[in-house]
Amino acid sequence: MARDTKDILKKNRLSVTASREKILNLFLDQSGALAHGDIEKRAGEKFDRVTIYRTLQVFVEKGIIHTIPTADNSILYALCKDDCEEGHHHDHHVHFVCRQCQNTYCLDNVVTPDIKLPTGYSAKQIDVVVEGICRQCSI
Amino acid sequence: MARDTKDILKKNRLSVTASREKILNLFLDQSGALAHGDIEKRAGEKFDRVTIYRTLQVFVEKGIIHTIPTADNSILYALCKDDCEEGHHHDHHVHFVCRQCQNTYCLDNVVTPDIKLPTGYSAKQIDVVVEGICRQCSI
DNA sequence: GTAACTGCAAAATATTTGCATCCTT
DNA sequence: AAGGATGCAAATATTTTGCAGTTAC
Repeated sequence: MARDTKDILKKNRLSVTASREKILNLFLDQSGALAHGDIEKRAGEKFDRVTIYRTLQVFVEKGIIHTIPTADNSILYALCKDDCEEGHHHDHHVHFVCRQCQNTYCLDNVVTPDIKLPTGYSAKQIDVVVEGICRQCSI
Repeated sequence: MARDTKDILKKNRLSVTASREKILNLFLDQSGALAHGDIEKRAGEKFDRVTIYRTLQVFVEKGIIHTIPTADNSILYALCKDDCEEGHHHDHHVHFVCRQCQNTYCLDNVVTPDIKLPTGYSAKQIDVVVEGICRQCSI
């Protein structure tokens, strides 16, 4: 159970630094996805923009977080599940973008279906992004 | 059958101009997806970068083309099917990104499966992006 | 102490906007 | 002729890179 920031960082052979812990915490706190901009805002003017870029990049490389493709092409990042290893990202869950509140959720319990591809095509990764109205907003 | 650039443009109440015809032709010629950069290259130094931005924007608004979300977050555009109307884009097919040749294909015959969402969530649109090796590259 | 990380400055890219001119209808 | 489209210039925004100073191990 590496639910602690320090553990997660050590596990991935990364130095434990204040910035990394804070950014990682943002992800742990609320399991939704975050855009680069969100991190800047919520961190409270603390880091350099560059640090955020580099930190996110390292996290993605190590498989701690992954990027979510969105139709409007903002870059979103979200925590990976434990079965993601370095270089072998497996993203089996569905991402949900709410048109109302604009939040993005990882629906961990919704598994991506098998897609039947034409002969000759082989799939390494499947991303499913659903757009609609989330539970909060439909009340 | 509005397979002709002029028809498509007229149908959407757009002026028929050289730039629009050329850009539209790029999409018609090869039914793959194009990034902004691709268009600049293939157009042969013809247009202003700004014209491409504005043209693509108009095309998306009119529902002539749609954007494809990709994991590496480059912006891709592809032709819409006929059942897309202004403001009501329905994208029922799967997008395939080849890791080898980097091309993106619309697999029109592969239909996006129904996704069972948790209670409270309602889906308006589903995007499926498959990454892997395409037929050409796996030979 | 050494290697790695951060922050600042600056460069390289990418995107948006304003406006005068030209083209489509 | 009128309205829209284009191209140029310039303003913004975004991302990358280099390097010196700082921090983690």
